[in-house]
Amino acid sequence: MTDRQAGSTSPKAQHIAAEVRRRIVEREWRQGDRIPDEADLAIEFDAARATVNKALQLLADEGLLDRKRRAGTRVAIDPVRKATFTISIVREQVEQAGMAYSHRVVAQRRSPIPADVAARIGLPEGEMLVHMRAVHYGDGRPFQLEDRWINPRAAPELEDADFRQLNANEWLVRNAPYLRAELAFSAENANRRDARLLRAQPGQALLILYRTTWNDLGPITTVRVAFQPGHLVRTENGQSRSD
Amino acid sequence: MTDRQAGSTSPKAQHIAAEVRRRIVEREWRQGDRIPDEADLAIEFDAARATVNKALQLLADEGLLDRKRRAGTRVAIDPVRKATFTISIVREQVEQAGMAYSHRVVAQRRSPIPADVAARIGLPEGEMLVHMRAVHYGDGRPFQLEDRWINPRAAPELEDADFRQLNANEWLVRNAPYLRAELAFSAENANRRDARLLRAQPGQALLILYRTTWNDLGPITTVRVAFQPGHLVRTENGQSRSD
DNA sequence: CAGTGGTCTAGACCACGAG
DNA sequence: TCGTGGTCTAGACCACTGG
Repeated sequence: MTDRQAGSTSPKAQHIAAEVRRRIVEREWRQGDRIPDEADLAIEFDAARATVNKALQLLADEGLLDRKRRAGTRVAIDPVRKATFTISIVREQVEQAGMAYSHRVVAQRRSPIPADVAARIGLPEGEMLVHMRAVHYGDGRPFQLEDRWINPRAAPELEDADFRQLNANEWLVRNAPYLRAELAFSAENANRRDARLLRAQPGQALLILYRTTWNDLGPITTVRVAFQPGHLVRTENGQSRSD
Repeated sequence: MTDRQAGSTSPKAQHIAAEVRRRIVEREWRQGDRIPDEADLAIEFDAARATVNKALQLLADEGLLDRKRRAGTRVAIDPVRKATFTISIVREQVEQAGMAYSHRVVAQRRSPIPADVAARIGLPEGEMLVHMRAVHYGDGRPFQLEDRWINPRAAPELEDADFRQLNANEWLVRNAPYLRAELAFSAENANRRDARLLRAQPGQALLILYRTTWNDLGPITTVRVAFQPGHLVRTENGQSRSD
């Protein structure tokens, strides 16, 4: 008795989530409707309540369900869905596209930060940080341009690193784990320097990514990444992958 | 050692996750290191293994840990972190910015799809879909411009809707839940129409978002959203929990 | 006040894959 | 082969909040 396990690899929670998702998408359960509580669903699916809970939390994280104690679980009125994209290492992006990676450091020196960078990173204007610019290439063609400020106080081992040799992106990822990150996408017309380094035309629209990271010592780094003209940053969501 | 236990409303899994995160960020456990297995951590934190499992899965989802059966759990070598942003309703974005929302439908008609749209949505070129363009305003100033194609076959109740009255964005969100979505960010120089409708200059860099959604009947809608010049799309990730 | 979700536990079996 | 994570279960207590 109680050997439910259908022998096959059946993540029961996934199954329940998929079924609930189906009922929502096929409008069996409509926006705003209250759905059966965990105990009832546990009976229907012959599962423990914890398993049902896991499934429903998954859907709530996706934004499909609204759950409240006492009030029960309802199909979200405005399914505010979340999209995720992964921040990977530039080199990997390039190599995954089947191109040969290379990079070149254009400048590296200590320098006082200007006002706009100060605002982004949350340090006073004029603070001395390490400033560097680098271009990343795929098959010799410019792929992206990074303009980065690094805070040595939050990355103590920084002194040892020579970014003319090493990829700053990679060094930071490997040596300065962060607790919090902020990202923002924008579009800017290429200025003269962008255009020169990316071999683009001044004025061309560039996708810009600003990223700032913090650990418990403060801000680690802030970077403006300019992608080559026409570059797409893709994200995917909907079906959650984890399991 | 085991005097954690606040006795209050302290989600134990969160506490464990935070502590493991701390050890990683402070480089007590370094990239590539194997960390104690779930059973050991359960003892250390005086918790059930399921609770430890939950905490570690959370960190693995964040990209901070790599977990493999038999091989154990290691601190990720390349912490491929994930960033999330929420897809909310335009009206809500505008209103949250403290502006008065309005919108205007510029065009709506059935029309055969051109090649680029066909590619995005995965339907044959020339297929007849509903095409519409609308501008969304905040305090009377253009906020974003949408150019949308809707597939009536995947949104059966579409016939009833008149998007000249109703906000298509909102109608779709409420009436056509999707199973899968694809998003992509790009930058484009404003063309004449973009410029006119957004009251911008031709050639100005615009942040563009392409979004396509599917349900079990096929593609529902694909849209190109052009944001007003200078618009930022922000995302946040990293630590999001308590403290 | 009481129903509902939030969370934890102790135990169990299983699947995967490194050694 | 067998240690490790993946998942489930049955039961329990608690926190929140709607009625």
